[in-house]
Amino acid sequence: MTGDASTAALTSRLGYLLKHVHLRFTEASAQALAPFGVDGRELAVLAVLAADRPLSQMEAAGRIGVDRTTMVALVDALEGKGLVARRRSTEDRRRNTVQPTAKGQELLREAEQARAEAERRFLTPLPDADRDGFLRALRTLAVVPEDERPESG
Amino acid sequence: MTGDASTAALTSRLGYLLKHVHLRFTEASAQALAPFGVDGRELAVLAVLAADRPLSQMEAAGRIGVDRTTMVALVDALEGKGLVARRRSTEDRRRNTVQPTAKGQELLREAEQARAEAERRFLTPLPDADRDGFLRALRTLAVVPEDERPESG
DNA sequence: TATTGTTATACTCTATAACTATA
DNA sequence: TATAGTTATAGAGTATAACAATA
Repeated sequence: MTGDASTAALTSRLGYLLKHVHLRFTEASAQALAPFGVDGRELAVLAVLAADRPLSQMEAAGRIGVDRTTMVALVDALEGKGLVARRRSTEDRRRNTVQPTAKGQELLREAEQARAEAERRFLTPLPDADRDGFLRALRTLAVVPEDERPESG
Repeated sequence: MTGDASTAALTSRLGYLLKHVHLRFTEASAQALAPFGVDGRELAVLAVLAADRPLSQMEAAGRIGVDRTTMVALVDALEGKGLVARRRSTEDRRRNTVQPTAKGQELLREAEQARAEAERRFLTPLPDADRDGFLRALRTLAVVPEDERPESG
């Protein structure tokens, strides 16, 4: 079947595995969220913007780890769908505070449930005992170790 | 620190975690392979092309899971670095067989060691007991389940 | 001078469509 | 007619540079 050396050369590679698991999940996620008219990335941005305190675009960009120019496009898309609203900050008029609309809040609630369900389904092939460990490992590896950070390096 | 709700909204997301772990590893991998003048993707292609039997570009594309037009660019890059050689197949003159050069074979051996070392280092933050389980989980999730495949669906 | 949002632009990765040569 | 390789082109996703408004 697919058990030859050439295939093993790939499935033993961490980079290949991470890339393809991510690709597979992105697909599953997009499918689950399609009825809501958003993808996983937009939903994540919406969730971040639904913080207890209104965030500026720069703050949101910092939390998500993208450039401020990228955030412009993300907010444009959400605003175009009527899910968030920009408002000039009264304290610092250079800033936009961006907040979910009522429609955005409702979509967030419902789509988050669909996302959670899609994640659960995606992880189904893993033995019950392995699932938590897998997520814990991902959380550990997603964070750059203190001594490898740009500033302190 | 980073323990607010807005951050939790991200670190509990499978898509976000997979994306960022992959990004972090791609960086680490690129750094480890820089002395060899290749990145992880090129090294993976080179490893696949070093099969026991010479592969055509289509065969290589199929194993790696990319389009044949993407394979053209990948082989162009490897050929430009003198790591592989194209040869018109004598059996079917539409096909190129692509094989590593002597230089490519040597680089493959040495760079593969650097890659393995980089992977080991990247997984260091995980407790010893969790490492094998993590890789096993990735291998499980990288494969599309039988009943979700395009053809049989 | 520095920062926020914006626009224009460019780069990477990847795919689709169309072409050439072979089958 | 169909397939392998190629080229031209386009679409994501992301970043850098430059600009206007504001601090």
